[in-house]
Amino acid sequence: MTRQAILDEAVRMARYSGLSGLTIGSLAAAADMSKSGLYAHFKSKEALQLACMQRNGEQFIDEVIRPALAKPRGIARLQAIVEYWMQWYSHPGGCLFLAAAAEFDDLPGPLHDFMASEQRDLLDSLARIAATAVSQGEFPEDTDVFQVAQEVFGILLSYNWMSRILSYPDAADRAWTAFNRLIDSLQS
Amino acid sequence: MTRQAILDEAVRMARYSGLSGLTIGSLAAAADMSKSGLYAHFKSKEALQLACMQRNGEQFIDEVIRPALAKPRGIARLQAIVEYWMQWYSHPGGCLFLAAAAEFDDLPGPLHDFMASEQRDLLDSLARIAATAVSQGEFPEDTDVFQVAQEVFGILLSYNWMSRILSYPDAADRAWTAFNRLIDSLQS
DNA sequence: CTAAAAATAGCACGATCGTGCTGGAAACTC
DNA sequence: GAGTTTCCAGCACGATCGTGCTATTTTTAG
Repeated sequence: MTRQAILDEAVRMARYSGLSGLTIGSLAAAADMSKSGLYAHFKSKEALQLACMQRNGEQFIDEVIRPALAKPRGIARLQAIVEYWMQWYSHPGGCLFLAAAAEFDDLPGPLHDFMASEQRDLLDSLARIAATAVSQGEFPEDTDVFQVAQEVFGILLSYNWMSRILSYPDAADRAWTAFNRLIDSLQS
Repeated sequence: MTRQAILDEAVRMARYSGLSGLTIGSLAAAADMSKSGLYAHFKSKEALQLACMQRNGEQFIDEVIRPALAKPRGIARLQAIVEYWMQWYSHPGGCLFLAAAAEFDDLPGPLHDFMASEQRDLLDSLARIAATAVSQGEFPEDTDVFQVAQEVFGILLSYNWMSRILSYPDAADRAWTAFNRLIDSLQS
């Protein structure tokens, strides 16, 4: 109950400062609690960071994965997940997946491992949705769905950079241009 | 002289821990100096971080931009910069541009501003090289070179994720497949 | 209503953070 | 070789870090 509220606030803060930049003191202040009172909910800072990643993943499922799965299988669903995903990137502070990936990409440990497994899940989700387009006959039978996933992910990452960091107003249009180019190329 | 050596070590460390995670104490230990002796070279930690970004940018020019500009104008040069860029991403600890972007994307201040300007330079470099392909007649006259830049950047970012974080062995092959798809689509 | 359990605050700890000052060693100038 | 400037170590500071222990308050169970 309280733990959930703390985590939501922690995720909100971590989007700005990253998981390493997250401190117990400032989090306690934001949650109107004492440091030790808050700390008791998690046995260590690492456990708190892990829980943040987990909570962030749940939110992603709620805001991106599940709505996309509600759309009809195939290209429509692929387009839908790209759309929701782009909205996800507009969260204040940015995307915690990306922050965590940048922080732990070369630091071994449980945080790295959990981050990598979540990242793998994201990619698999894209590949699975691409696979529905294959089974619908919209993409050829011999389509490499992981190739599609990697390319779509690139379009999303690049959109995030252009819009969030460089504030290019055409970033979304160009992302859709790239997406359509990919779809056309797969269908021909 | 000494300052340069310190900066090289700082950049090396920051690739792992990020610019916020970089601490004067550990940097001094790595450089075999006292904290205050090292600190005297920079007036503040922020100045040190700024200098790190600048040094990292110089290294990028040396390792990616300049070698690419040595290649013949056009698609060949575009392909070359992608190749060197992919090598750049294999630096131990990862890419400091990406780390800085994730850290400062929504935190105002001089660090954010400098990061954004460097990021803009990277994109402009890609667009300028794409423009040489236009003026060579390899791409149509009405090609949107910033569209090309955004898509190529996406291919690079996605390659970085797949290879560095997920350790997918096919990441490079898939990146080149995506690159060739883009080139073909522009030429038809 | 009482007893057991869970949640939270107070406080303290050693460590490390960024930042200054002060003095001596090293390098350069004439 | 003497004098001046630059470099660097030593040391200290207040603040904050993560982490525990001990009460006290709040909730739950019987």
